[in-house]
Amino acid sequence: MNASLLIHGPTASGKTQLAIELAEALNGEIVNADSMQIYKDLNVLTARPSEDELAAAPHHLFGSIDAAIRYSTGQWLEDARGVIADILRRGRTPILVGGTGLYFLALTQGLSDIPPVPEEVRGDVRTILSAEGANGLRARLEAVDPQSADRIKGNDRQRLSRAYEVWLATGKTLTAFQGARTPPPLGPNEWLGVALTPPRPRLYARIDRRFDGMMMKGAMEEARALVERGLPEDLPVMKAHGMPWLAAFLREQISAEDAAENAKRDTRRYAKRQFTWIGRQFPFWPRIPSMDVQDRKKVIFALYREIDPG
RNA sequence: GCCCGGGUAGCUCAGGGGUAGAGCAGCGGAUUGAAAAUCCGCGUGUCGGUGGUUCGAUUCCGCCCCCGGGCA
Repeated sequence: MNASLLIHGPTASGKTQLAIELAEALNGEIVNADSMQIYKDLNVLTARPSEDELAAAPHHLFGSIDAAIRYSTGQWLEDARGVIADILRRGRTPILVGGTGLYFLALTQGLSDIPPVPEEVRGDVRTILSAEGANGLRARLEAVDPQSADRIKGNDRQRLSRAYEVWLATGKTLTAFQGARTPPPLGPNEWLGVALTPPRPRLYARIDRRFDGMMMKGAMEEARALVERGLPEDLPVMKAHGMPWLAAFLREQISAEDAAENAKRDTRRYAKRQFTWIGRQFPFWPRIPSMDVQDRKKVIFALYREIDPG
């Protein structure tokens, strides 16, 4: 069985092209590990592979989900598990590429086995949150799952909500569920993880330039089409970098210049968080600082051959 | 060349004889089904340079440099 190759890198670090090069070199197929490129509606704004790039190697889980869906890590893990199994069955190499650290974590370490929370329960918790605020929700959680309440810091509404939802939906605490994990799709010796770590100033310059390019390639039209669907603003896809600001521009609440600046800033901050994730969650993944695609390919190919001589 | 104004954090600027502060940018961290999300934390500085006055100068004074504006 071929080892899987996992490539994590910050946004705008050139993962798409690198993955194609490696797919050719390793008889591979590319699997998306990016929480936004999974959605159909934003092609330009999420920097999804172009038609030509998609044709250059088999790609999976790109642009397959409608914007109205609330996709999740658990769903991705299930989808990725199936896709990886198919690729291996064909005797080829799964190459997982993306910037979503949590997905790689789930892939290599598994996820707790928690039943899906019904939409009504989530709605109930949203109601509690808007009526009682983060502190009210925290007090309720404190009463049923003090360990989660203690672990979740500050006004982290998202995690407070999640913990309380799980308790309401199952009668068991999130803490109890998280005591165990399902076996990960990839076993300890079945994969190689590498992290792209380009110099930050160069990456930031690329982020800024790339956004300008997105605007020229029709990002605004994509955003307009999405806004015109009138979807709830708290859908994941509505939080894609740039999307909230382009929407604000379309509602004439902000200038085009400010929208672009804010979008770039959000993306830079995200890249910073990705570096933190790589540094802390994946300390043993080899770092690839080069920005040159051929250098990267050579280094990663050699590393891969060490664990899977082919 | 002369006359004003200004040189303080990456940027825009405030302050003022006891080694300095605000916004933005930035940096560090957390991360178990929203993760491009969500949250926690941090001023990062030859106060243009150099002499002088002073117990003490970024602050006052002299000279020099630089940037605006004005007059020539």
